[in-house]
Amino acid sequence: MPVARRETCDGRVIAHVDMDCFYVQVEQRKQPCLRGLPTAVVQYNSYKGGGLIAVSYEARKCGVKRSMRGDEAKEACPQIQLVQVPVARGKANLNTYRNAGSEVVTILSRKGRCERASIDEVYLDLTDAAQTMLMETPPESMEHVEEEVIRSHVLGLQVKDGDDAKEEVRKWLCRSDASYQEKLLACGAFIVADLRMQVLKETEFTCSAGIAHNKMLAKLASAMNKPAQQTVVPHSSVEGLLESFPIKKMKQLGGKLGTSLQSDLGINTVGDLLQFSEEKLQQRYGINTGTWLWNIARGISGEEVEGRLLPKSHGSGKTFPGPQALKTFASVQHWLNELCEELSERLESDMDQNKRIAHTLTMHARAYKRGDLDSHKKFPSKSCSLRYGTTKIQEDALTLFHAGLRDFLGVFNFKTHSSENNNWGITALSVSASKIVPIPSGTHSIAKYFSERLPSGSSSNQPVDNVIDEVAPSSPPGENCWEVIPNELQLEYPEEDTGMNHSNACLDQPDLLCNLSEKVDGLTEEPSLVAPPGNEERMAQSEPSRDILTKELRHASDTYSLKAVEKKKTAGKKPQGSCSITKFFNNYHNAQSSFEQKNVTNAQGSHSASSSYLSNNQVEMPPQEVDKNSIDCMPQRSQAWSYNIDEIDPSIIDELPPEIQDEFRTWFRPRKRPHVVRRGSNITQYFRPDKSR
DNA sequence: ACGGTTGTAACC
DNA sequence: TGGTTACAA
Repeated sequence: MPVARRETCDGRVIAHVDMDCFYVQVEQRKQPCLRGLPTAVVQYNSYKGGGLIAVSYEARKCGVKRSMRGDEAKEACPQIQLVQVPVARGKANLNTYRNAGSEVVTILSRKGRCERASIDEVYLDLTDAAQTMLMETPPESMEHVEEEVIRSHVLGLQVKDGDDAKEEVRKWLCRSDASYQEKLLACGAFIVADLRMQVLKETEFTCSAGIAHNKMLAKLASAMNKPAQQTVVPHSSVEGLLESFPIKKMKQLGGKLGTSLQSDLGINTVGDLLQFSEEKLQQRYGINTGTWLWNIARGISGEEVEGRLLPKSHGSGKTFPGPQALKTFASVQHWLNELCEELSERLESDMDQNKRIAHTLTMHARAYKRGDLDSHKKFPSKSCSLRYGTTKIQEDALTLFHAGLRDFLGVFNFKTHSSENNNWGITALSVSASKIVPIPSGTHSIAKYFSERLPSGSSSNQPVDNVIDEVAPSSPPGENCWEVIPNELQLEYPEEDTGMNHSNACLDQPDLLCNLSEKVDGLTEEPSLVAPPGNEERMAQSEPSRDILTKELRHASDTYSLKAVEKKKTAGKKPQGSCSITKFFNNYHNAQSSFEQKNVTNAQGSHSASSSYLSNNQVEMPPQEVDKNSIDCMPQRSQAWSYNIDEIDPSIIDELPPEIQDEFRTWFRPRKRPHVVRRGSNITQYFRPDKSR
């Protein structure tokens, strides 16, 4: 019998809180008549009744499972109530659930450090709160204990047949002869029960929780008794618990690693892992994973609860399974625009509510090609620095798609004209924004500073221009250079079978394509725009004068945008098919070759032209050639220039007015700091209760 | 090629 | 870094 060589109990009090079938609860709060009924939330009703993404416990009793389709669920449980996920822009929209999740996080973060682990899960480090409680109001001194607390499950607690379970739990919680660690856990149980009651009272949502000495055990415990219950894992119960615990049910072991443990090591429970030495596990799974496995076999997990209440990224995506696969460029552009619109909306609201800005835009697609079963893995994701503004994000995402498509087609040596293309398509598209950092407090005054200067903006002796002038020339073409036009494309894209199922019938019309081509020509011919750090639209929000400018810019931009063009058209015309697509690509191609390059350079990029976005026949524009006066005009041609705040020479700060220098410095070194929420701070706006109920 | 969408993290 | 892959809910 192997002996644990390390202390398995670290004395912390950690809780994992898990909302019960959360999406269902959100819908039931919106429609209280659904409460108590077998209910499921379903998205996309068209195909076999849509896919279930949340199932109420009543429906689970009838055998309804998450993996089912709406039709199957009806079959298994004819009385089931199916509620559809809201749809916006032709895709599922999860905003109501996100907002509801935020309500919960706000409440749970009142005690101790709180980590938002997902839309409906939270970790809490309650160590301090438990210690304080133990000193001030220890359970053993209580004459009355709340019902919710004594409904706790305590692993390893013996309850004999004749016993009153709740009384046994009460006695365990209030034992005076318990170890210090167990007393702390008991306090944790009180605190969590209280938090759960607050959640229920303020949101009408129930949740389940696990209280243990580390995250892993807390997570494990929260799933053991659902719904609306909590489970305590005393240290003394850990060994027995893990001994028979199915390895595949452990977090991180539900996938390939867990399968490998089963088939390669013949392991089925966590306890089975104990027979393997740390070295052996490291040898097979690598140093980190090996040690991690050795530790979890012993109930050891040192992961800290991160104090983070907000998501680290935002994304918007959609799949186009089977016959819906996108087979034309126009349909890809349409859907990218929809996805970018949603993403942009969420970025704007994150900025408004949390004072954060995202720095990276990533586009990912999945594509298939007949005859290559692995092709769906080969479409690369591409990213660039993120410029705020819906139109810009749309433009940039499209450019990233081009870059990815070119790589993808390169993989297949794909040189045919796509009039012959029946054999590939795009089966998924997504755009996401990451590297989201707080705007340092006081930035407002920086925005104001810019706003006073940028609209008139042409005089070169102003600090903003100095920033740009100083920075841009000093930047060697870097790996953040991007903006690729797929110059090898000579494809036609025939219309796909389906896929554009709303309001995009005119995408392939010649005059639209003409417009788009003009846009491309313009892009290639114009010098690029130099944007201020961050972006002008964001700045505009806090300042009227900028706002006017922004509107003008947006308007100008929109005249080139797909949407604006679409609106001018009369509905009902049919797509013209591949002919117009060809025209578009020809124009695109010509534009590319007529002026060999059009790219974005992030100032001060430190690596030279090795960017994966750049092909060898693309030349990088020397930054010096940028006409700084272009800052005032033609924003729709502006996509070429933006720069990364991290890469600007900080010495330029000295040239700014003293009153904003300090603030500006924080732009250059965005500090990673735990996101602390205090009620009354502006962050709490993020957690505004859902008004829709 | 129907379990969709969204998010995190490790690894290279 | 960016990009890929895996995992989870």
